[in-house]
Amino acid sequence: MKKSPNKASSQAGFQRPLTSVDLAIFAVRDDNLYVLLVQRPDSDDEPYPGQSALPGGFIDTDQDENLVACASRKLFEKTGVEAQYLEQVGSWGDASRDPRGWSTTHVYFALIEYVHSSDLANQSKWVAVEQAFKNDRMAFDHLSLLKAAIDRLRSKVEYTSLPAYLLQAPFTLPQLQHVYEVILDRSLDKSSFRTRTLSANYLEETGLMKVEAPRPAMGYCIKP
Amino acid sequence: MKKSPNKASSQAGFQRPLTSVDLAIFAVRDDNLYVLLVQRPDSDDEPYPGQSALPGGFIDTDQDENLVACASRKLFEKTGVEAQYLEQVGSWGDASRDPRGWSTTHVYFALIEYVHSSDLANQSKWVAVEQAFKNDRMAFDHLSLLKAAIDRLRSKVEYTSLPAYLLQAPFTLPQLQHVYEVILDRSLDKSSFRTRTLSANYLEETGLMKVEAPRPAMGYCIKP
DNA sequence: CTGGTAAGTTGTATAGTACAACTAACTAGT
DNA sequence: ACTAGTTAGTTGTACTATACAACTTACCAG
Repeated sequence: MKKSPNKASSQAGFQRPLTSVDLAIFAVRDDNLYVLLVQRPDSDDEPYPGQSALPGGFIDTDQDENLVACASRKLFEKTGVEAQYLEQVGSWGDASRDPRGWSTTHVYFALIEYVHSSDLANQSKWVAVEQAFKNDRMAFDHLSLLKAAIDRLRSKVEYTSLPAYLLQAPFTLPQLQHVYEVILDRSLDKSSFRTRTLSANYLEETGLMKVEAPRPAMGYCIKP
Repeated sequence: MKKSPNKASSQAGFQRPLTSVDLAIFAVRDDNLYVLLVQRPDSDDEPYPGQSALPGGFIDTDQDENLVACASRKLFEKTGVEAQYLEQVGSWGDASRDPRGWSTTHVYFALIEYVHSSDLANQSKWVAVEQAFKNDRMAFDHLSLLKAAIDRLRSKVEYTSLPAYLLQAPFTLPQLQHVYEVILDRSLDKSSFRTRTLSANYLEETGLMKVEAPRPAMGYCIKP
């Protein structure tokens, strides 16, 4: 990499690193937690051609007012929806993660309702999280970024209402519990889950619902 | 700011943002939680001349292998010590936080044993956290970065062994409890604190200590 | 020897939750 | 219409962690 700085690339005499935003977009369908991955372009000019990667890319300082706006924009470009929930996981940066030079990335995780594959942008697809780790090859350091995002998701799910953002309202408590179980990859006690969730007091009843079950269940939505 | 990109400043056609690392360095002495602040240079060429700021600055891609290394280096330059504990708080970035252009910063918080003021670098000083918020004017968006760092510190202190990194070993349980109380700014129950801390099993006895108290107390250090 | 102070312990009440068994509301098959 | 099966939702018991308060222990100073 060229070291001599010029006016446009320098910051008080230092070279500016490459700066990108990457996204771990999650959705739940049936019994799986899915993450959205893109396939990198198959060109020799690009690093990691053809490999899986988290959606993301360089910040556009002309277009993006701030980091979250950049993340929202990229999310919308890939999925056509706005994030129900968007939170920063952290940032990574070193000299070698991108062959093009010293680079930093700001990682966000997003929770959205499942979007049908045919509505996704080109080169984008849902991959079961379990599968993503089994394949275990991703461009750049994206495998460890994904791991960090999932760790954050799981640890926050333990004590928050996050999974409600993955469901379309109205939903039932058993449906919500199922989402928790898919994310945490373990079964939860029904009675404890109900008391804990209801006493947290962030849900509002919307009336009985007919679901794919013998007995109708109470529907809920997130309180405004 | 100039918008037309040239080769050295562009990333696939985009302008690169300014990139810095900022630090919230904490220490406890007596009954106060202190944070290290620097005074910005008093020159018209620099933004926010003379104001208080978190220590930090632009990344040096020639010298810093990665973000943490950059943070450690800046910490050592200001205090002359290595961090007992160093963790990322997150990153911030937008078009207007720095008058010199679209800029991002990666924020770390550090816990160290108190360093005497005379051993600090020039322009650096300890400020009681309470005071910092009372003065309520800091350069850039550093006041909100500091707020985020303190929030992170407090929330992690609730359920971890972090404050042990602020004390020189060996220390006593009442001393450790005092540090918790200073950080959380509330008093804790002695008996609960002892059972919780000891059953967490991260401390090792080092023998009875004579402290400034009538009765000697057991000394502890962090288990290796 | 005695009173004061801080270290450390003990006991009781309470809140949250894991585990297991229960009742309630519906569907579908005979 | 009745019955078996399935899922929604409740109830009860045991256990764990902690808040609160009272206690004992070890030392110092007058």
